[in-house]
Amino acid sequence: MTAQGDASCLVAKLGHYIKLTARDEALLHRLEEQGRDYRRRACVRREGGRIEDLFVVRTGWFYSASTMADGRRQVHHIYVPGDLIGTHEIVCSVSTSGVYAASDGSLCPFEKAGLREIFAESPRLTALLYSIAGLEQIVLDDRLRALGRMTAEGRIAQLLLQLLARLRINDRDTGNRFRLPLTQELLGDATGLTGIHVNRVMQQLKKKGLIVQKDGVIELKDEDALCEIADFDNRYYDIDTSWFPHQAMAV
Amino acid sequence: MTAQGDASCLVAKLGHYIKLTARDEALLHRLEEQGRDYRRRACVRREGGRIEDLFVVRTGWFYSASTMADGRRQVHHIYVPGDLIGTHEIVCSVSTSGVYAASDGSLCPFEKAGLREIFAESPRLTALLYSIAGLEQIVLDDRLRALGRMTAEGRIAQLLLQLLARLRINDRDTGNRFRLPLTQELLGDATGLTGIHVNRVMQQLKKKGLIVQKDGVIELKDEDALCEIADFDNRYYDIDTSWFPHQAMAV
DNA sequence: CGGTTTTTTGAAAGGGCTCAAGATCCGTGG
DNA sequence: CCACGGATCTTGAGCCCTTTCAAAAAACCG
Repeated sequence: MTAQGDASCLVAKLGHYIKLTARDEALLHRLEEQGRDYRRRACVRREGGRIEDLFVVRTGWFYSASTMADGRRQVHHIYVPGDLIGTHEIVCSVSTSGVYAASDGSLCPFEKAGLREIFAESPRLTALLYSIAGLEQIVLDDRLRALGRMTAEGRIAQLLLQLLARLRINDRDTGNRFRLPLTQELLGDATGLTGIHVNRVMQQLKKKGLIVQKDGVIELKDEDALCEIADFDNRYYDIDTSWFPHQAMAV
Repeated sequence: MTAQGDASCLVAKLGHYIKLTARDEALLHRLEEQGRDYRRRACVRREGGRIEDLFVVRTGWFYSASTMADGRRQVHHIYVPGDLIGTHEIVCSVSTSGVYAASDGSLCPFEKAGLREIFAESPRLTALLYSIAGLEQIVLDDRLRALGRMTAEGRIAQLLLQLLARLRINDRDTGNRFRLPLTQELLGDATGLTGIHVNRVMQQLKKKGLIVQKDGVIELKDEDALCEIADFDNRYYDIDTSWFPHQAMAV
């Protein structure tokens, strides 16, 4: 939906931040050569399994989660089209979390070594990837703050605002509404709440007129009010490229 | 304490993971040219301020935290000697969190641009820095899981185990005890609990014989039991360097 | 259309918080 | 070296948000 047909989501996403050279695009396209389709609820990578590949999300939503001994689950990250899955996990050979499809969709797997080429050949692209990993961490920081110090309403509001902000990065035309293919149970696993309580809180938000949900599409009617509730500031969801190495540096 | 005298903490830390070339060391030493001392409770960088520098921790403990509108605080990361502060925040020009000294200590500031040189000149070092950022994210993922799905006892146990694991990275001789220069209030801000409740939980852990605290030094008497409580697995706290670019690739 | 998944609703229990106040520790100045 | 004031640690009691458990309604899928 956000990406049109064959165009590379990855190129589209990275192209938002810096002007890509033909060579950069070639490097990136190499990562997306093959696609793999998944059905909703399918397991992409098992928790604790070896990490062979990273993925670029082409279509659909995915998420990473870990399960505790007692069966409780924590969703670590929700991935939307254009996102890179597993970038931070290349550091270890065994995955700390599993990856699953939240909706039907397709991924483009590529080997860890794919990054090596980029590191070796394009310092500028390297800086960008490094920054994107940093951005992901900022998202995580926000969520940590939510789970640590915010009430259920704030956590849900934040999650919705984050998702919207991230969808807008990949598709500037995203308004205030988007398809939300996530179970309330899953939202709970992401926010540290019970699916049941997520339900009650969302009803509450609807009653206040802050959100509307219909046919799987959610609309944030009053973004400002939600930001207030979630103590949310999306100015961080952009990247400072001023310090990046310049184009022609490589080779 | 962990680093002896003039030796570079940074070189010591990175040297754990890969064999550094003379050139790599030179690049790194350039980052640590100047030092700056801080007293306990001092503010290193204000929340919302411009991000000019990153830091290498030479001595002492530091932490990053953000404050919400109502005054509640969340500690995002605790830094020990050898750590890099702010690596993930280079992505934006304004900081999302403030940095403070948890004990007396000293930092070596360096400009964002310092990374550019590394990216341009040493793909291998680049891969390592990228991996360390990833490792930090794994630490965060664990904490997210703790705040989302674990009881107070588990959160505290996890924090202690994490700290120990990270101290061991920089100093392999660290046994089961370390100086813990953190207020219970601060531990609370890190785990999403009240200082008061942290107090009660730690007493509980002491009563169970899992930890002992004396003169600011904490000892984990039964690491296995703590791991059980915190669902902790430190096998992730190491780095897979197998995919790194090889030494001589640069220039 | 039947089974499974997801959403709703209600009532009761619990973990952690708040508020308040006393005890300790510690750095600083005289 | 001692005294003082602020920071930190303790302890107690009542309250509140969220969870649990159970079960019904609704939506979805093949």
